[in-house]
Amino acid sequence: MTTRDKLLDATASLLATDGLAGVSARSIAARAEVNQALVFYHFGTVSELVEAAVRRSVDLAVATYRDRLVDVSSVAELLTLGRELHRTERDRGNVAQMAQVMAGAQRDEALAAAARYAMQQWSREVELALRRLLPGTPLDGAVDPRGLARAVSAGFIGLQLYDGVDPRGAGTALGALDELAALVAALEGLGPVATRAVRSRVRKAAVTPERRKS
Amino acid sequence: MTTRDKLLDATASLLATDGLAGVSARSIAARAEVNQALVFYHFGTVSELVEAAVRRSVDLAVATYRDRLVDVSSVAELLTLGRELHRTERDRGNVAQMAQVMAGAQRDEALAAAARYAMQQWSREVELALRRLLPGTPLDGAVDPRGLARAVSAGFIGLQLYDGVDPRGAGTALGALDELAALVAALEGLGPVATRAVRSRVRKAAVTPERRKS
DNA sequence: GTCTATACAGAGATAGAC
DNA sequence: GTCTATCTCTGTATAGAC
Repeated sequence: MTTRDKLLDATASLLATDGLAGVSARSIAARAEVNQALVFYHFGTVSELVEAAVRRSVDLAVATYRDRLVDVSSVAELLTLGRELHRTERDRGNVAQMAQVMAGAQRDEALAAAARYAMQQWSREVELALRRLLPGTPLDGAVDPRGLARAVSAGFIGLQLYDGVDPRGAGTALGALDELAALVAALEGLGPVATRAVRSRVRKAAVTPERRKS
Repeated sequence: MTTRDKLLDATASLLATDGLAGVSARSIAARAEVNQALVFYHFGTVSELVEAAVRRSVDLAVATYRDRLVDVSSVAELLTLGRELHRTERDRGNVAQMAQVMAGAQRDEALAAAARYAMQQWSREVELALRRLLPGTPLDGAVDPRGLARAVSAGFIGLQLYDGVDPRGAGTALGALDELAALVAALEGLGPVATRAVRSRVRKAAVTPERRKS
């Protein structure tokens, strides 16, 4: 194992467990069991090391879930997979890394770049799944898959942060999402008649003066 | 205006604009135009000052929206209000403060306490609104209002963080939520027959072996 | 590539005069 | 309550030997 990899691993795990506040050249080097000066030799600055570590974590995580996502055949299954993803990531810490990097992005351009990259990678995969699954449901045509994918991805970040602060509260939140998943599953089974009924109502609602731009 | 209040204001605004990384006894004192040592005289530690500032911000923000929330008479209106809340808070920065504090809570007990308090205050208000509005919709009885309120609140945090990193992407996400709001409005209008149909399907789905505990 | 040593800035926090 | 001065620690980063 190269020093570079040791540093990347140490950074990723520190970021997930202690948050950005616990990440420093010294703490990283200690966990990686290498000399502190090597952080700067290999990555220039601490921020750039964090950026590299997050990019690698995201690439790995997204690649893992890509295979799972293409097997999904309904919105309900997608929600179930999302639930499992949260559980796995709570332990593995990839989403926690994203959350930390997004929070730290306010003052640090390298972190901001990492955060944008991470969101883009996840949103892209979710969007592909949605584009495949929404046709045939009442949501098709009514909701922009691109925007929805981003909303879902961002929502996950928030849930993960909440989980770090109040695991029990986050548990009830996830339970509610399970229940919502069941509801969506039921909607999926309603068939084309109901779908058309819902859609015509959506169209009417879209014309109300409530609608304003961003 | 007392020194205490100057410090609280300065902390809240710094937290919202520069994030936790930009918050220090010196930076706070500079923005408040008071002596640095007064941070410790009045609040003991920087973390405790941040905690106090966030608690105050949350109390103020929640009080503002409490009146608005009791006027809401449908789930669709609730979603519209949520959309407006996001827009307002993007500028005012209350939710950004929460996001920063949640991210920093990993290593700091005072921040963790502030984060839990903030989530609890917001979730409570949303839950009350949901309990009032869900009866009569297909979601009634199918989704735990307590859990849903927390999921929604946490989701907001994620969206706000995302907005700080990629405002355009966050814009499309919010657009999708607008569209979802329209869809829910349509569902609300479907009436008791459809409600019962959906509910019976939900009950069936809830018995499948997919169901596991947290 | 790796190590030691060190410069230097900024952080939290306190003592003591006023 | 407020101010000056200061201590100490931690963090980033670099120089230079190996």
